[in-house]
Amino acid sequence: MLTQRDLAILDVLQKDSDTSLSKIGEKVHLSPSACSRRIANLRDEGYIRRNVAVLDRDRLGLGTTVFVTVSARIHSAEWTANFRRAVEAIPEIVEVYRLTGSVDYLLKIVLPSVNDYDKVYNAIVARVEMNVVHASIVMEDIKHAGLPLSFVPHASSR
Amino acid sequence: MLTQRDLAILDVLQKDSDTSLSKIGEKVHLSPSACSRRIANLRDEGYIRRNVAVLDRDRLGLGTTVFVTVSARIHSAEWTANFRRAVEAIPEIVEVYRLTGSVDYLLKIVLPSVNDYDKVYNAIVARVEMNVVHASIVMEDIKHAGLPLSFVPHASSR
DNA sequence: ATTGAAAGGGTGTCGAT
DNA sequence: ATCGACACCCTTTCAAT
Repeated sequence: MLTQRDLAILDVLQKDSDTSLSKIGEKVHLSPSACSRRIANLRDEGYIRRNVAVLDRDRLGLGTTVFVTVSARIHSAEWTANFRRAVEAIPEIVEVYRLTGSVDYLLKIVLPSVNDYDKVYNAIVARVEMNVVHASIVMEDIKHAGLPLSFVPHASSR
Repeated sequence: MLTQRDLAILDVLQKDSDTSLSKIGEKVHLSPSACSRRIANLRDEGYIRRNVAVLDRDRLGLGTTVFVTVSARIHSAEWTANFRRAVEAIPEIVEVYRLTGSVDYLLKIVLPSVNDYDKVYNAIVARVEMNVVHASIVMEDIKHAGLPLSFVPHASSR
């Protein structure tokens, strides 16, 4: 079971994994060495998967995001496998979710500009038969937060 | 201007920011110290924003994701400000995008289970008048990749 | 079982060549 | 770009609670 302290540590790390153990220790009222062990445990127990760099999309000229919802024409294991291979092979498609309801999949696509959407569109429809239900461009990134750890059940304290 | 090497370094770091300088050096054929300076530059120039820990949602009991599209009832600066405050205040709403089309927003909501959606729904409609156009639950996370750095323009080499 | 203090080792950083 | 020295931080050990 996780303690409040563990959650506090996770919250610090999901915002900035470069935070030194001494600074984490100050925040959660623990010595650096104790923090080190806790973090190692959190890793071993699978709470922390890995650390990654957050890159600046605009700076890299990848400031355009498009969300696309698609539905399958046919529902078969073969179609699904084909679809997965297709989205996996196209790097501009950065996220794919299978959804409930009539819309089957949601795709998040990252591009230099809206003009490049056509290429991705053609690339995917060439590979797999599907209906693009809707596509809309992101005008503004309003919120981007970490996981709501305040809602994770935890041991009473200590 | 970025070099191919810089992009290769960024690609390593966006997948695993714990990669040691010596390993990065092997991959991009550079000495560790040279990598260190390049990374420092990439930071200073704003390409790397920060490093964060990727947490395991299922392990934390936050395995449920819901995507919700909403539209504004009224279109005013006041409504928008109010909407922003509302989504900012609700931690389960982890991502918010303003989209093209009618004044549409896409919300990504992270929850312990689908039963908790109601609370978030009530919390937000209590704060701001809006139409929830559609809500669908994520059945499966099919792809989750980093930015497509292969499409970033770069200096020819060196 | 978990903690804090101190020691040891590794790694990143900076300067010089 | 490499080499070397320094500094910092993380990790481990150990005693204590």
